Amino acid sequence: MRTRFAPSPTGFMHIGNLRTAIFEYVLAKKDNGDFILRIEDTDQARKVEGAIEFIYKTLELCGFKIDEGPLNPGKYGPYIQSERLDLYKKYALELVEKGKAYYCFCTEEELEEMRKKASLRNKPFVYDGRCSKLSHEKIEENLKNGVPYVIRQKMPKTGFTVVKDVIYGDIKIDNSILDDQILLKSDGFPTYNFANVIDDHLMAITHVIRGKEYLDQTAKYNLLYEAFEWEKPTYIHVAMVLGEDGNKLSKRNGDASFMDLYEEGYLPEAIVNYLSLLGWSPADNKEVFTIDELIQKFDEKRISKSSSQYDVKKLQWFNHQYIKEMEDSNYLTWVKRYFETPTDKDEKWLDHLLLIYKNALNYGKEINDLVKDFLSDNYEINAECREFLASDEVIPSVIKTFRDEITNINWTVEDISLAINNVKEKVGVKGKLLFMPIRIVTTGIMHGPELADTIYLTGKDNVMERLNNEINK
RNA sequence: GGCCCGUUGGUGAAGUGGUUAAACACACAUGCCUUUCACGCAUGCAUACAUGGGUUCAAAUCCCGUACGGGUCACCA
Repeated sequence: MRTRFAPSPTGFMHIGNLRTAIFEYVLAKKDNGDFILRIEDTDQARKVEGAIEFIYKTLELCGFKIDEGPLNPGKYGPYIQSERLDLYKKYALELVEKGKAYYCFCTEEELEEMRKKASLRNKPFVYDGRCSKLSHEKIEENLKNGVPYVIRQKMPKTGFTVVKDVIYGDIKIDNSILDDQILLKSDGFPTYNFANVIDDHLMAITHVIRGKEYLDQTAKYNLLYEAFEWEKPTYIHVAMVLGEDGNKLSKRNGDASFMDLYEEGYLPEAIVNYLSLLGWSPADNKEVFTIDELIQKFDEKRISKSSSQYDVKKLQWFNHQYIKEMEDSNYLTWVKRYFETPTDKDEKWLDHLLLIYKNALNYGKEINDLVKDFLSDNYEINAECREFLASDEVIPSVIKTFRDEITNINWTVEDISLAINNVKEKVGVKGKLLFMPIRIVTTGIMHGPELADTIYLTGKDNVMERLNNEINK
């Protein structure tokens, strides 16, 4: 089995594209097959510098190995369409020779006129095939004079073409709506559809996974395969992924791309895991799985017919699961990539702090929010805290006893913990009345992580000073 | 407009004629745990099978119509 991912080099990959790549990769690997990368750059205007490297990087981050592609060619190269122009021309001319395609010299203006006439009659425009009736002499003459031309395929005008699709079954398309499709443009470039068919065949692609928007057009593809008498690949059309608002994903709409998510601190394995479940579900109930497990489980027949909506919340949940499972040391190097709050604390202190938030974190950049109270110098006991401190008469003695308990201890989390316990016994309070006063006075914040860690990180000098200030007030 | 496809709760979805009085997961709510927040655990929630008709002893599951949504009709990919 051979599958391919065939993006345009735009330097942007939204999650819908990536999901298609996941399915293609996983389908091939399930069969020990090859996953091919082909760059479709027949639209030179949209080409972006460095886009090929970008695509490699994205797929690599996702854990996909490209078996053949522009940077690691196999025997079916080249893998960039703009380098295959002679091939397309050769095959287009072959069809002309066989009488299955013809030169068309119609100008843009003539076509525009035909379109107008068609829309006046409220009919879809279908090219009338007038150039297919040109005499040999006329064609030769035009070619000799350098009249611009395109090559069009002769399409049947009656009957219907059946598209076989793994997900949608057999789709009947009426041939009468099929235009004599252009194979080669006047600039010598192939049309997308033509290049696709030629390449998929020449690269021995066996299974094509692509967006559902190509479903209708597949009839044209089939007619091309038939004209060449080539074997058709298996088609698997997948429904779209919609944005959070239920609309089509788009860069303009500000929808997240893979790189955006990556830079926000979403783990590629979490993204892949989540995306694989959009429009597909495994036969068992498990949702969290590695790529290898996905390869085992994957069954293209279970791909859904209807489109699905992207949901950040669920992605966050997946990401959270993966973060929790990380080794501490891996976690630290990872989270530091997203940590951008300036601080003069030493590394050990920082590691301690970051580790405290490991299983609370949904995505990398969120660490800055979680940690900001710790790193700001705005110690202040606000009104709400004051209110609590005044709520019970035992509170002052909790604070005083705690001050006394920690005055002479070793500054470790364990000993601070012990000190808190001693306060509990000596003053005879527990629960909120015990911990809240200590927390408020030492940190100025009502909520935070483990109290002993919090106090430890706040530092003995700070803590003593704050306690003393409160007591001497 | 013609043609094609789709429609299970806020979201992802299971389910393809009969113990499904429709699973599971996210989200949400509540409770427990705990030293607060979070984590974890538990429970609950949600007027979920678009709609009308038909087939059948039996329909989310099959058929037809309707509505709604999407796609597609380029010398764009």
